[in-house]
Amino acid sequence: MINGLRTRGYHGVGLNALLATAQAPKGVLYHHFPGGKSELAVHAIESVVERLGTDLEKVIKRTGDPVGALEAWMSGAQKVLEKSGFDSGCPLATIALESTADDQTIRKALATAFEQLRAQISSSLATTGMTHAMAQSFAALIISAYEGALLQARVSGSGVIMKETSETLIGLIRMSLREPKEFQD
Amino acid sequence: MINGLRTRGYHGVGLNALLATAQAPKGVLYHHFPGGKSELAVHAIESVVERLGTDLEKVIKRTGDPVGALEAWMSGAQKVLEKSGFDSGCPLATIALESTADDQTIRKALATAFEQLRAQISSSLATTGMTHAMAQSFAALIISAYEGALLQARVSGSGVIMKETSETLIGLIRMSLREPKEFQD
DNA sequence: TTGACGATAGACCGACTGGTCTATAGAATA
DNA sequence: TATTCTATAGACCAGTCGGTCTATCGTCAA
Repeated sequence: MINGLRTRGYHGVGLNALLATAQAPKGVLYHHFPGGKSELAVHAIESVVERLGTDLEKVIKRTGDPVGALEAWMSGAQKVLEKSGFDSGCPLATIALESTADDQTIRKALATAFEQLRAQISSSLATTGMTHAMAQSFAALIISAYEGALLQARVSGSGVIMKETSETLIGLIRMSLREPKEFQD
Repeated sequence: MINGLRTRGYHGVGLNALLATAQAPKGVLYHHFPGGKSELAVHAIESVVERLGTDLEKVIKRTGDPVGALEAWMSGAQKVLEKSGFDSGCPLATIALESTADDQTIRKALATAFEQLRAQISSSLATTGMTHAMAQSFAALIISAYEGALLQARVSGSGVIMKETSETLIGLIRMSLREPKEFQD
C-alpha cells in the first residue's frame, strides 16, 4: 500500500492491483480492514509516521547536532527519491493533497502524523537552547520545506532543487543560532 | 478542470463528472484536446502557472519590497485555502505528487511551471542586491516552503502552521539580508 | 441551393473500480 | 469426533473510468 500511495497516490492505487502483487485475496483485506480502502490508508499512514519517526530519531542520535541531523535526514530522503527514478516521494504528502474535507478519518490521521513529526523536530531543536516557540516555528518551516522540496525534485527529475532548498534552509537556521537576539525580536 | 485538480487530484477528477458540471458533451473535449485527459491537464497546468505568475507580478509591483511581496503572496494563498474549507490548495502540487516518471508530458509541464515561478521570484529578489546564486537558492526554498505549508494547512484544517512557516521563513530571509557576509561564506 | 467541413452532441465500449457474498479451510473447544 | 468460529479464498456485482464512434448541426464557399 505504502509504495502505491507514494508513487501513484490514493486514487491512483488500485485495490485489485494491490492485492494481486501481494498475492492476497480480497476476503482477507475486508476481514482485517472492514473499512476498506480508506481504513487501509489510515493504517498505512500510521505505519509510515512511525517509521519516519524512528528513522529521524536514529539520525538525531547518530549525529550529535540536531541541525546536522535534519540536513542528513533530508539528504537521505533525496537519495531514496533519486534511486526510485523520482517516483518515491513522501506518502503522507500525496494523500494529503488528494484528500478532501470529507475524508475526515484520513485527514485526522495525516494531521496527527505531521503534528508528531513537528513535535519531534521541535523537541530536538530545543536542545540547542532556543526557545520552545522558536523551535516550533522552525519545525513547521522544516517540514514545509522538506515536503515542498521533495515535490519539486520529483517533477524536475533532479535532486538539485532539493539540495539547494536544504542547504539554504540549514544555512539560515545555523545563522539564526549564531544571532539569536537579532532574530527573536 | 483546475478546480477538480486542486481539490481531488488528477486521478480524483472524473472526466464524466467534469463534463457534466461544464454541461459539455464528450465530443467537444476530444475535438479540442485529442490527447484526452492528460493533454487537458497539461493545458490546465499552463494556465495555472500563467495566472500564478501574473498574480505574483501584481503583488510584487504593489508592494515595493520583494520580500514583503512574498509574504503577502503566501498569506493570499492561505486565505484562498481557508475560504474553500481547506480543499483548494495548489493544483500544481497535487498533480506533481500523483505523476509517475512515465507521465512525461505532464512532468515536463510541471517542471517548467516550477522553474518559471522560481525564476520570477529569483529575479525579484535579485533587486535587493543579493547575488544571483543567493536569489536562486532563496527562490527554491520559498517555493518549497510555500507548497509544504499549503499541504500541512490543508490536513490540519487550520492556517496556523502555514502562517508560522511563512513568518519564520520571511524572518530568516530578512535577517540574512541584514547580515549578508555571515551567510554567504 | 448544394456541398464540404469543422464543431457539437451523446450513445456506447471494454476495462477496471471498490465492495459484497458465499464457500471452505483450519484451528480450537467440547 | 463433532461443533463452532475465525481466516482464507475468489467469484461476482453495480458503478465508473477514459476513450471511441457515428450522427447531426451550423456555417461558410461555390
